[in-house]
Amino acid sequence: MSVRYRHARPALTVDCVVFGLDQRDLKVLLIERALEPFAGQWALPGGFVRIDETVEQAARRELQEETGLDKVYLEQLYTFGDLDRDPRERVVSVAYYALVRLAANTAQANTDARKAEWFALNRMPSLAFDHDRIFRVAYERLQNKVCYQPIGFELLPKKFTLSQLQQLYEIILGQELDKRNFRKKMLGMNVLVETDEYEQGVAHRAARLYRFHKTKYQELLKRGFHFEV
Amino acid sequence: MSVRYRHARPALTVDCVVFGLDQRDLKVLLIERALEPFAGQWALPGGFVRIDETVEQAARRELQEETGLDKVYLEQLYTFGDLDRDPRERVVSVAYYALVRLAANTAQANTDARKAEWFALNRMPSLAFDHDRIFRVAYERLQNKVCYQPIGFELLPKKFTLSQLQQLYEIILGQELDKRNFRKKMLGMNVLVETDEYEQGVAHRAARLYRFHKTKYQELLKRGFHFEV
DNA sequence: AATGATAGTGTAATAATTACACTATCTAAA
DNA sequence: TTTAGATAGTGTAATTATTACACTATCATT
Repeated sequence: MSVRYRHARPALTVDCVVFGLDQRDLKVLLIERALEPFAGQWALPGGFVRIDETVEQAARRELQEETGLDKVYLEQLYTFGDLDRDPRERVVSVAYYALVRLAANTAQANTDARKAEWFALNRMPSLAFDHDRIFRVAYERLQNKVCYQPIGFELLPKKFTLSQLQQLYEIILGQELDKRNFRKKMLGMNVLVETDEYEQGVAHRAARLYRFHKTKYQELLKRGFHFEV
Repeated sequence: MSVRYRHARPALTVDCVVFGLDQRDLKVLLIERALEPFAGQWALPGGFVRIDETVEQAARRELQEETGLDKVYLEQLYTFGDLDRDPRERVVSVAYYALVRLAANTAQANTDARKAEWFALNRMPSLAFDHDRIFRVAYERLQNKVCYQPIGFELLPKKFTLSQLQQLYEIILGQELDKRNFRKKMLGMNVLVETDEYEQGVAHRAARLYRFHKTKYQELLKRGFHFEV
């Protein structure tokens, strides 16, 4: 049950930077390593690409196995191919980033045998391997991406208020936005549909719930869109 | 001289989409395959990642070996990890795209043993493996990229006229641009420096030559920039 | 009934983008 | 030497997008 090759081959792995929105915090899902190297340290979920699965399948499988997450928004980030990434042997890793609706998924994440935990971005421990670097690249990409593709929706519940959406942008971009201008711009993009529902159980005027319109969203992607920060 | 692994590993390769500007045509550099599979067909330059080189080093080495190109602008594009990319075995490929000053490099490209040839984008043959797809992704990326990072300079000679620059944008984007607005925008970005030289040997008023200013270019990258199309 | 909290709304000033046409300068040919 | 042909180089007015900014509405709780 082993394989021979003419030349040495790098091991091929995937690593996932999973972002989730928890109330007012953007968080990242980390796994505590059980084994050496870096035993006891936190790392990004990930693992080896099997010979009979695509690289994206590998990323989804590892996410499912290590964190219980399923059917998340997943996008390839970058491939990290330096020589000394893993002390044991040469490992090339294809990194992905994922956006999940944290409220709906958080329970599952901790039922798994391995210890998985959500960390707020400013409370993250230092990570195993070169995962700090991978995380930074992912966060930069996310900040960039929300400015020209409205993927932020993937982090919110299906129905959300405009204030929630604005908060999300403020958290991701790390800056305050003007309420009226934000609404004007978002509604003008024509991807939001107002429902006739309102938020529940708040001690103030209830905000209208919106959802995002898949078809119009596809059109927007083709047209392109730019959200100035 | 062979290696054993516990589990089968995908082979890891790099492929490069090399863009060059030839007068008024955007071209891509292709290699004619000598061996099966796809012997005689055209393919992107590329090859295996060795165990003692980074993935980017592998891309640069293959470019050098197969096309003679050296010190080009090179950027990682995407990693293609489907199962059936190569009929012989499982191969995962990290694709890069390169921008070169064609005039300065075209000679070298053909001195190599293997047959390398520049093809205008609309005269390209169908390619081996999934290289058509890789090419399409690269071209889309290039079209996107020139709109928010002025990487187009990498395709022009060190000193160029504003008309050459405009033509380049028109070719890449596939649409005509207004001369006055283009100049206003480009000069307003503050990355061009006018030299006191003029183009030579043209049968009309000679245009002033410009070059691009590295430091200001770095600033621009940080600030961000958006070139509407 | 009053308080506290957030929802929801419009306008004027400024900046960016667009559309558009003529004169200047050079070479080559007559 | 004159003319024709080719491209360089320049400005403005109209339109559109972006910004800055403050008050009233509604609901739950006390």
